[in-house]
Order: sequence, then structure tokens, then C-alpha cells
Amino acid sequence: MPAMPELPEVEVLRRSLERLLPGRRIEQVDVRSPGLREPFDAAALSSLAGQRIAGLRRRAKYLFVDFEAGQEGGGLTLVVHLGMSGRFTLAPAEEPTAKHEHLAFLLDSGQRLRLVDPRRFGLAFAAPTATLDADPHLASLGIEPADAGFHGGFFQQRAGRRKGPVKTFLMNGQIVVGVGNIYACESLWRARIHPARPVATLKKRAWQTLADSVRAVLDQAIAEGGTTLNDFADGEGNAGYFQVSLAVYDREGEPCPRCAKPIERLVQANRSTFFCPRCQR
DNA sequence: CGTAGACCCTGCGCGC
DNA sequence: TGCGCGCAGGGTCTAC
Repeated sequence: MPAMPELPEVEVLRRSLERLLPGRRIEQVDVRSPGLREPFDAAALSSLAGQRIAGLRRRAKYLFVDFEAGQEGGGLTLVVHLGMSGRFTLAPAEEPTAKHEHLAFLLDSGQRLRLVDPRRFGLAFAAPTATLDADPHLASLGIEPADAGFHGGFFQQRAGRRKGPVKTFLMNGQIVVGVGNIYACESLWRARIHPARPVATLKKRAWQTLADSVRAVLDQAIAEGGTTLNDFADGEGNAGYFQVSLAVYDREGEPCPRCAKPIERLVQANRSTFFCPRCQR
């Protein structure tokens, strides 16, 4: 099962690194490839050398490594997106360079913070912390599922007169962030909503159930990830993404956990959707 | 503007 | 056993 770095993986990674990185200083930056889905700005990344890590934040699936402010003003932030196959891990000093290791930050602890990403759909850049809100990568992101403003009314309002199926709407990162293909399928199953239903057919109560389900599914994955993979970040460098229990995703033909009817698959927007044809209406 | 589809990329699983 | 093919998916861009 391809456990992609969706929002729960990034959040678990953030919590793990939060225990390990603050206070550490970057001694050297190694830009080892031209870039990922965008070319690296090697000069900007290299300017992190000598900087001390202040803390870690997350927005959508973006991880922020904040650095301490200098005497001359605001600090810098390293922004990392793992794309489809990225890993951002702490490796011991003696760990050899990994295949597809694009970026490496040598820490004053001797460890190496490195970004490994075979498919290169990831992203990394450094920018002044104060400019992040206006950064084009981040400016048009939708609401966080954990935000208090994320509820059925929000969905209903944003749905407006839109066309198209609810699953595509749910995966629109300009509406709500962090719901990739896997958790979109899982959330709709939990809410008992058919993925092909046009958004116009959903009423207030269904939207509320869907918002609750999104939050519950993500929260559960974060909780499972936190308990099942404590060495997600600081393992031997080969620690994979954590596995969570999934009801429908990648389970075509297997019985629905709720009603035992075989799970079906359909393709929406070129992506596989897994659902229960009996439970989900 | 909203929606649909193409595209980026490599690893893996499958069939022959 | 080995090889080639198709699929997987997040985000962004283009076309309509």
C-alpha cells in the first residue's frame, strides 16, 4: 500500500522534528541536485548556514522550519513539501548519502537533515518568515480541517452553485487543505456519501457529516501515526510512512467493513475512487 | 470563473 | 528470470 505523505504524515513528522530540531544550528547546506518540481534557489538555501532552528509549523502539507531572528531583523523559514515520495529525515553523521538525496543540512549535532525524494514532486525553498503569507505557493490555500471555521456551513457556502462530484470538490485544496485521494475516499465512506454525487445535491446535514468525517479521519490517522511510528523522523533513514487502517482505499473487491458489500472502484478526474455501493448514497 | 485533463517523475507490480 | 508496460498520485498549468 502506497502510504503517501498526506496531511497526517506531515503533522506526525512535524511533531517528531519538533522534539529534535529546535536549538540546533545548521553548519552547512548541501544542495545536491538542480531541484525538484521547481529549481532550487541554491543561494537562498545556502543562506541558512549558520542559522539556528527556532521551531516547526505546518500549513496544509507544507512543513515550515523557522529559524531564529537575527539582530538585523526577521528570521528565515525553510519550506518543505514532500510531494508524492518525499522524506525529510534526520540521519546519523555516518549514514551514507541516499539515492535521490537532493538536499542535506549538516547540523551542529553531527546529524544530517536530508530531503530524499525519488519522484521529485516535492518542493523546498527558503524565504524570510515575514513574507510567507504572501508566497504564491501558500497564499491561495484553503481552510485547515482542524480550524474552528471548518464545518458544514463552510462547505455549503463554498459549494455555492458549483458543478461536479463531491469527491473532486473535497480534494480541492483551495477549499480545504490536506485531503488527498486516500483520505477523500475514507472521509466519504465514513460520511456515507457517494463520491459521484453532484455537490448541488448535498444538504446542510450531509455537509456537516462530511466535515465531521474529514476531521475525524485525519485526527485518527494522526493518532495512529503518532503511536505506530515513533521513529518516523529519526530512524535509520529508511523509515517509511506509517500505515493507517483504511476502510475502502485500495480495497476493491474486499468487503465493506460496515455492510460487507464488496468495495467498488471508479475513476474521477483521472484518479481512483474506492467506495461502498451500498453504504454510500 | 469553474471544471477537466495533461503533465511532471520514478518505483513497483503484473503479465508474458 | 527478466523485461516492458501501466499505474500510482499532489499540485500546477493549460484549454475550453
